Amino acid sequence: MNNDKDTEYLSKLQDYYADWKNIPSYARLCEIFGIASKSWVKAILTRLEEASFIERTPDGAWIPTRQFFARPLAESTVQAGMPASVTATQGDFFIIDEMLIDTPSKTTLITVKGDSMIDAGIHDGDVAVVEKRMTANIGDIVVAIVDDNFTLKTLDRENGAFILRPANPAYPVIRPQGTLEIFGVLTGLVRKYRR
Amino acid sequence: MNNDKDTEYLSKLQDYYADWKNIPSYARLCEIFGIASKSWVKAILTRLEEASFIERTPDGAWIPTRQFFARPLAESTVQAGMPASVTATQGDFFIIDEMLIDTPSKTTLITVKGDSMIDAGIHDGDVAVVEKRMTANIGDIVVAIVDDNFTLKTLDRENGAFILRPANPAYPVIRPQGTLEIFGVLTGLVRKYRR
DNA sequence: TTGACAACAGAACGATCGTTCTTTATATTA
DNA sequence: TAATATAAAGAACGATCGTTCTGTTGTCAA
Repeated sequence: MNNDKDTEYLSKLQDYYADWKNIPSYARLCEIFGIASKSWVKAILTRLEEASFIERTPDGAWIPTRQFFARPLAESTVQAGMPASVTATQGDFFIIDEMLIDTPSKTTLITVKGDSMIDAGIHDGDVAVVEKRMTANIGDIVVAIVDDNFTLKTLDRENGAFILRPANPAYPVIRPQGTLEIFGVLTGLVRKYRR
Repeated sequence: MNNDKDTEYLSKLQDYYADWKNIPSYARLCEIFGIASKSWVKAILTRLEEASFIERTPDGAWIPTRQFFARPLAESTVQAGMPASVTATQGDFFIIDEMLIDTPSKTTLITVKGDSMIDAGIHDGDVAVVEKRMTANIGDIVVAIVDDNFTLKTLDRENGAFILRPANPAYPVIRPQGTLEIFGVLTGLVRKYRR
């Protein structure tokens, strides 16, 4: 997309999307773009697709790509040597949620209690993003159910048996008798600093 | 929406939406829900609308609401005899972005490089949620600009002058000559575990 | 001045969409 | 056992959708 007009059309589409979280029909886009022909709208969207601002679902529906939400460089007041950063603005989605949550229906947030995983950088009060499932791999940090409590530990193996290893020398390794009940696997961590 | 089935349909819709950012046609939703009749799909969506999980654009297209994206937040201590369905029971619903970001226009996400703050539980590769401003309080973790580089350190004072204290004994305290340029204050931290 | 191309407009069409209405199967309650 | 709700299935239909193809208009270079 090398074109001024297309940039303008993209802006209009972005504005509409910010309001409605949805790319409407060609007929509606005619109004939005101030154009009278659907075929030309299609040509525009095809160009935006080639420029990777939008794409299609297998059903043919238009959806935005990551680029669709990216801000132009001019807007970020940054000096030289700025590391890769993103501005969290309204128009975009819930980008952190999107980053941490792959399967919403299986994902739960659990507040961490205690400091048994402190050496893994997991503090008291942190919020763990947990994907619910019953199996995990050695080395995963898992939420297990021990004595009717949730506990967050690293899953390990010792003499053929599963054990739960804390990341704090002050806590003991947990060696469950019988089966180990796994609630889910840690896929993300969130911490809020008081202000 | 007081209904188990509808909760299941909502989950499937949320998972589809997480993949495609789009609510598809009734015909497609038949497949997703495992249902054969469009009219029943409409009935389901209408109930989800009454429960404020989705709504309609003026054109009649279905779009998600804020509630659609909220995740359950559970406390770590849970009662006895929990089945795997657990968390739906009690507790609030949260959107991670809203939890961490108060002022979107002033908030930036920066990926952390290095381990100079490891004792504060901030690891290499973590994403820092930074609120841009030029002033901070003693004890805040700040993003400062030192020698044209961004650095994340704790702001402290020594003999009346500001210093930047790492949370790792292997790194030196930074004592800026002249003014200290502060880019922003750390308000949140996000970590993603690879799967 | 002509020819080529870009930027649209407009019509035509079959496919698909959402809606409504009717029917059926199962579960629950009286 | 009968009545009623719930959870769907299915057909029928007009509206709308995306697509394709053909025109039209303006611009600019040769």
